[in-house]
Amino acid sequence: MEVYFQLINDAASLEKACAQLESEEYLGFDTETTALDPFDGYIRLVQLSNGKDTKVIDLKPFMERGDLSTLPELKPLRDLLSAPRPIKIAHNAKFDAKWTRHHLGVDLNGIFDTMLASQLIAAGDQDRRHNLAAVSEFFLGIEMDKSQQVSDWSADELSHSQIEYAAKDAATMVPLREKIVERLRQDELIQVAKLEFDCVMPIAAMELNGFFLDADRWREQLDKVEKQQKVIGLDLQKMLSAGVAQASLFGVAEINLNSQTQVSEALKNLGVPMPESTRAWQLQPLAEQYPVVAKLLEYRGVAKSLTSFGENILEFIRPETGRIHADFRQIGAPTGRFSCSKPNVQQIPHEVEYRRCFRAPDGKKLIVADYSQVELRILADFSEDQNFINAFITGEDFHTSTAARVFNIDPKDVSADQRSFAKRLNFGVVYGIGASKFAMMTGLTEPEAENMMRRYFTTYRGLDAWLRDAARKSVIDRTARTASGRLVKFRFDETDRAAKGGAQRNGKNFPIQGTSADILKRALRLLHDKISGTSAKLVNIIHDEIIVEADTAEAEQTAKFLEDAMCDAGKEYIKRVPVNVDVKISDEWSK
DNA sequence: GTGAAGGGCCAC
DNA sequence: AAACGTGGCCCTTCAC
Repeated sequence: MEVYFQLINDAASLEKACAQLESEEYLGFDTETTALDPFDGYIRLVQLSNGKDTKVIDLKPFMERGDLSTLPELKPLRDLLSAPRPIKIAHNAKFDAKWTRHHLGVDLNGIFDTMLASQLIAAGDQDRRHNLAAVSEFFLGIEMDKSQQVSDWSADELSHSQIEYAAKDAATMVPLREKIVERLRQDELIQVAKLEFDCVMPIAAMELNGFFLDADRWREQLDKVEKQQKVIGLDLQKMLSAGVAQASLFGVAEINLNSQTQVSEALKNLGVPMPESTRAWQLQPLAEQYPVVAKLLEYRGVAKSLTSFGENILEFIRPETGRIHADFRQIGAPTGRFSCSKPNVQQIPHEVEYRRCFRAPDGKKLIVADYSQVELRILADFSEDQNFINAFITGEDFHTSTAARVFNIDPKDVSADQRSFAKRLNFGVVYGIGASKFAMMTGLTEPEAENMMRRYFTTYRGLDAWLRDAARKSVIDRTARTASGRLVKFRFDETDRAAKGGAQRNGKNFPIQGTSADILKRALRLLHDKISGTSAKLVNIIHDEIIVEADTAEAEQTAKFLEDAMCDAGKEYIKRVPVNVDVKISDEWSK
């Protein structure tokens, strides 16, 4: 593909180029940077293209004149990028949005993200790749040469081939969008695509903001756990080698306590009737009779804390900010849920000792808000089950209310045990639980479990009907959708009963979990707009929870913004059931 | 040495 | 045989 491009490196031609481009409806947009993280480098090139004509803007000469976020000569570019029109088409726009915000000081607005669109169209097909080369190949049949992607963008003089490569990427965006939009329309994904695109900027901002972790507190906590581990590990070692020693020629056997194989072997030698796996829930029943098993479980607990949540996480604190800047994948799961890594701040243990290490810096507060039982409310809304809906409308404790109906007693007579059964049932149905699993979980016999589930579904007939229909659709149409229209396609062999069962459970779970993700994403956009220009910063999200940091003086106001954003987003998708958000202003991340 | 696979376990 | 959904991280084991 031949590309016409123009290299721009002075103020006059930049102004002219921007004036020319601002009347376009769509612009391909890309940046070339000297590093992967905005804290580690600078933007060398900004490319903007209408498909025929591509401007490659070299920022190096501008950098020598001052701060790019205030430099008057760059105002036309900043205005173009922050304006809602033209639409900027980018592949993985979060990347460019972070650099733009950090170095040019403006939000990127009017985003069309070809990577997110490609993920939506793939509808859960995990085999599909979504890098630019793969997406261009899939939608345009064009093979892209990405060999220059990692070239040296800090050189004084960029080579012709470097500039041409940069121009090509931006130019490709325009025809790529056209093909993708066609597919989005066909698959009725326009609404969810807009939802996703609008969420890019809030996430870019969140990653730049980072989440403050009090390193000293964290180390104190680790010290405690390390001491525990030493004692427990020594005890466990002794208890286990008692069995091995008899079988060992040397009398002393060092067992790797982290090896399932070695630990299993040792336990067998001690005469413990070993289940198929050494998973906690399988070992739990043996713990009472065999102290060594109890000790193993205790050891596993502390070991997990130290490896997954130990010293490693401190290495993610950036010296520039003193904060953790994790990597969020916006469509981390087919359901639309986020995933998070480096580090995964969505899986910090719930215990106060861990959570309290994530705190507001001095002079600030954390505002922590989560949806109350949002998945069950979504299920109630979808199923239109009046009993289910009423339980939420009356505002009484939901699990108690379920227990009262299932056991046919007065709510005030519900025992703790009965409430616990109801709770596990309420959560189980969201995942498409079966009677055998429910029996195993609760310790009921299978007929008892079946009986209880029958009573549950007799109480909530509409719910039963909806779940059956969802399972039916998943094997007839082989698709499912969320409230925003997010799509998943199920691929399975008709003869593969396990896969078919999997699709049926997914057919029930996907719309619920996925709609919850839709709501959160909508809330993030509403929040981003409300808090813009205030001290409030989005710092973490955990599926149904949003954490914002703000100046103490603005905490109350921020709490209101956050609650409103979350409730309003919920009401857009849930019509028949009230949406409830718990908000807390706090010095620490603990509920 | 590196990487994949499997087991295990943390979050919602 | 599998048996309730979505992820990421750490460990061991094993193949190259």
